[in-house]
Amino acid sequence: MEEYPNKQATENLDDPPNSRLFVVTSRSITEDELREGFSAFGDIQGVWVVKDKQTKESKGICYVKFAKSSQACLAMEEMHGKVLMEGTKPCKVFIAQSRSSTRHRDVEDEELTRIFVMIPKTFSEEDLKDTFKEYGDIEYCVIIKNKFTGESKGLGYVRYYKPSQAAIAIENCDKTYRAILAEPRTKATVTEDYSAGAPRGDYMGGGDSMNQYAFPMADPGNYQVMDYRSNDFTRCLMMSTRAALTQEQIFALFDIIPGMEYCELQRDAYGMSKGHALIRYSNLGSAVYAKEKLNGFEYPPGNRLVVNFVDDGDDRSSPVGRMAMQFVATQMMSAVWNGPSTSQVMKPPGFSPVSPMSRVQTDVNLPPLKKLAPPDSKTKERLFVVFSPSPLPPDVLEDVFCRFGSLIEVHLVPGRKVGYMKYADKQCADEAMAALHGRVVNGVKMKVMLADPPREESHKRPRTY
DNA sequence: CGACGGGACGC
DNA sequence: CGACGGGACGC
Repeated sequence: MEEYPNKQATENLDDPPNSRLFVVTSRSITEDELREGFSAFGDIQGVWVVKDKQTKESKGICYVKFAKSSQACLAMEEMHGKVLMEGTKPCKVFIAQSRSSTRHRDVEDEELTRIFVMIPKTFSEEDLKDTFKEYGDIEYCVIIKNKFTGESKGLGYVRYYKPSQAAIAIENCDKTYRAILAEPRTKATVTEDYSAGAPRGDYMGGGDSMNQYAFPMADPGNYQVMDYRSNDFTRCLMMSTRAALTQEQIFALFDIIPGMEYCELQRDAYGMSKGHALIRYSNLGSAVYAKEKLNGFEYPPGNRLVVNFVDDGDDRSSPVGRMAMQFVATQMMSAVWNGPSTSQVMKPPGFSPVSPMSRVQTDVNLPPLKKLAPPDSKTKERLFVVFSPSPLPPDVLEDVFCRFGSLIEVHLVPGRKVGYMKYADKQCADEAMAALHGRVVNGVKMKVMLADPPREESHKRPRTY
């Protein structure tokens, strides 16, 4: 069949676009070890470890070329923050800049998750979503319309949660849609700085005030008895993320597990936290539990957090100490997985690529799931919800807000941090509001209020039916 | 003869 | 802090 033209065409050039990874890892990692670590995600066309010209030693920088962008994106999403070889630092994984690019900035998920498509002018945003949801979870769809007449220009944007989903859509959707990655919106991109006005530096937590959350699983305090020699072993976790998270977001997330006494964002040279955060708990049990619950958790949705143990500092290079730490950690893990108090099995022993954390983590004692009201139910009450710092995904919201009964629909306002919950029964809505106002779900705080009546736009074009 | 290029967001 | 080698191109 088709022959690969030569090495230049397949490996050097970024063809197809965004199919090459830039990997920052330990200098001890070899080409074979990289190949081994990344081969599960697709067809590797080349691995190149950048070495010092004189000493021939690795500079800790590598490139991994895949046949497809979707493969590279998936590998990035799954491998960022992972420890490639026992005892080495977690790697960082980005889509490589194209070789012709002079820019020296990381390629952001922002640039990899939104596609631009050409669609029939008759398409509604619902149609657009229905067409492209088969390739991945969609954050939102927008159709470009004439500002005055409201008629579609036959162009649309689809934002996915993950780069791999956008890449799969581009690779696999019907060619008539002419799907390409959308250029990022120019100018004032809404990247609020939530750290404004916040105390700088270390967060010395440890107060009990925020630690009274109800948990569906075992109380981590149960493992406190096993916290022997805790000074010799780790209570410290390292969290890796590719999305820019703030100190406050990370703090709020890890503070869900009782016993957090320290949480420090390690900002990179550009001031964003694409690197790591260090979190310490007062006891080993809490640290094990936090790793168990938060490793693999998507926050914000689409951004998989990676949580690893890290030793307490002094003996970082000792293989013996590392082995011992690993051993204890493994024991603790199986205690968590197999222990008597763990009635509901979260996951089997071993490493699983699936998210180990249940979809909803909250300080609310939620009633069980309830069925949605039929879509054609009459709306008797709407709740207006404000999210901070960022909106929760619709499936999570449905999971949470349906539990008081009669929920018809979750509606998020695209591009805003607000949403509406439609209920067929007023009392159900009131109960949801009472239970959920001011509460935190997956690290996102919610204000839940009665919605103002919808504004009637009298001079809007009539419905099409 | 004979069939496909075009394409950008009220922050 | 973390950004780009080695190899050698048709009849």
